[in-house]
Amino acid sequence: MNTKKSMLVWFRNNLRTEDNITLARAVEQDAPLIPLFIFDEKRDCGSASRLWLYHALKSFERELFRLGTRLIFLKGDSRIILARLASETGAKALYWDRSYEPYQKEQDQLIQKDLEGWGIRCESFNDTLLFDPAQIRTRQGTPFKVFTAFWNHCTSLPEPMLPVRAPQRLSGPAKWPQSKRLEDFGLRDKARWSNKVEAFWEPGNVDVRKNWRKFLKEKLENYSHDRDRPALEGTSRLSPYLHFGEISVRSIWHEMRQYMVQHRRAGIFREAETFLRQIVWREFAHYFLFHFPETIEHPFRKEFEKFHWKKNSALLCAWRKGKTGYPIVDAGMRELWATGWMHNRVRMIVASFLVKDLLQPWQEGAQWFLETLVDADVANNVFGWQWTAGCGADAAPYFRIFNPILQGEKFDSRGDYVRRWVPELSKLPDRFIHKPWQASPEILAKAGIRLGKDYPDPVVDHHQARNRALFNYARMKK
DNA sequence: TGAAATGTTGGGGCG
DNA sequence: ACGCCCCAACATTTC
Repeated sequence: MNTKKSMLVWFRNNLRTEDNITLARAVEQDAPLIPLFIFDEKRDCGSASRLWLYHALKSFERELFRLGTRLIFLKGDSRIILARLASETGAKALYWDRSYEPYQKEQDQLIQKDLEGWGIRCESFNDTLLFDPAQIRTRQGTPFKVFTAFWNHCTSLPEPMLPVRAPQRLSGPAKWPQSKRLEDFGLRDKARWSNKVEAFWEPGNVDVRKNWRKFLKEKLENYSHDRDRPALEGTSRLSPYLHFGEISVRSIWHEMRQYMVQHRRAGIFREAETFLRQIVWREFAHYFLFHFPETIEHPFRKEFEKFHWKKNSALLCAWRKGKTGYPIVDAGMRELWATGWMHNRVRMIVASFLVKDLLQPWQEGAQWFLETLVDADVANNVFGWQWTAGCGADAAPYFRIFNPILQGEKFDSRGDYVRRWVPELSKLPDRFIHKPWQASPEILAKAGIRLGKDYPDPVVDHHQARNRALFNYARMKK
């Protein structure tokens, strides 16, 4: 055991040993390392995400154990915990992965001030984004507000840092500080989520990189088409692993680049770029929240503060439960409730439906997503909802309203997705699968459906709802 | 990564 | 053969 002064390495959204800059830099200091995780209830996440965190931590702890060390679990206010830990261990430095979320940014500054006041060196590293958001500006020095401009800028920059290898071995201090058990965090309390999520996912899968390579090999060549078909597994499904940093976005970026070079087949370049654009949308969302932290609650376009929403808890409830009477919407909401995840195309459809057809505030939808998604991420979530609501940066214009029937027919033409998640409609012929109310009584009877009983009547008429939304929009502008 | 409304064109039925 | 109407198909504009 080492008797040199130790260092604290605080992990947050970089729960991996591969391409972990924070950890790599700490290792270079040649001091005993105390890896730690703090469960801060003030910065709690939703239930589905909490379950994911449990597994991510569990496997990260195992990874560290294999490298000959431990992961210390602590619970409480990060600032208080770190102050106590610093004095208890006599550590000479604290390293951590930077967070770009509003609450954590402030908290981190306070922590740094505290510790540096006691002569403890503090350093933070970017382990979650391709580029440091503070460094990226337009020529005028303002933050980018348009995705395409942001994308062009990012792709003209020098490539993101190359991934770094996992350390071979980590040495710990002579005396370890007290640690809680992971189980003490109560992350897994809600059994309903653990059963459901564990049936559909492999949370804490240390081999997620294998899934990623499989995606490259099998899914990439049809990505731009298949990613929009919710009945298929056309997407990478990496989002939950990206959120807690079980996989590094830099690794993904570079492996995709490499793949593009190795497979110069026609079309692959386009597919790869479509995928990388998705990665950069994520980047843009985080970037945007960093520069406009108030958008976490408030619409980016100020005029939307006075938009006339029509709060209605019954409608909100029908939406959450997947009982709106619009099959594609209900399928999405039920997939979410059953698995803790929803296909991205369907996220846009259900979000548009809540905000435009039901006139519920986007914040309500955002809250539900945060609670139920295994990949719940404040930056992506807020950005996506404001985009749909038309009040965000580079957002869809408000009058761009999705038609749930047409979207269903376009992206789930044979109704496979609807039938999977709304089984009561499974016997309905294809041509009515997205609009059961148009089927004749005989057809409904044959399919064993009593509308209003086995499956709800539509909670609103889309045509009317669209006009109402446009009217409210016009009123807001006046 | 929208959809509906409105405009235009051209072929075919029909008196 | 001609003019008229209808309407599908496509394009453009509007919300």
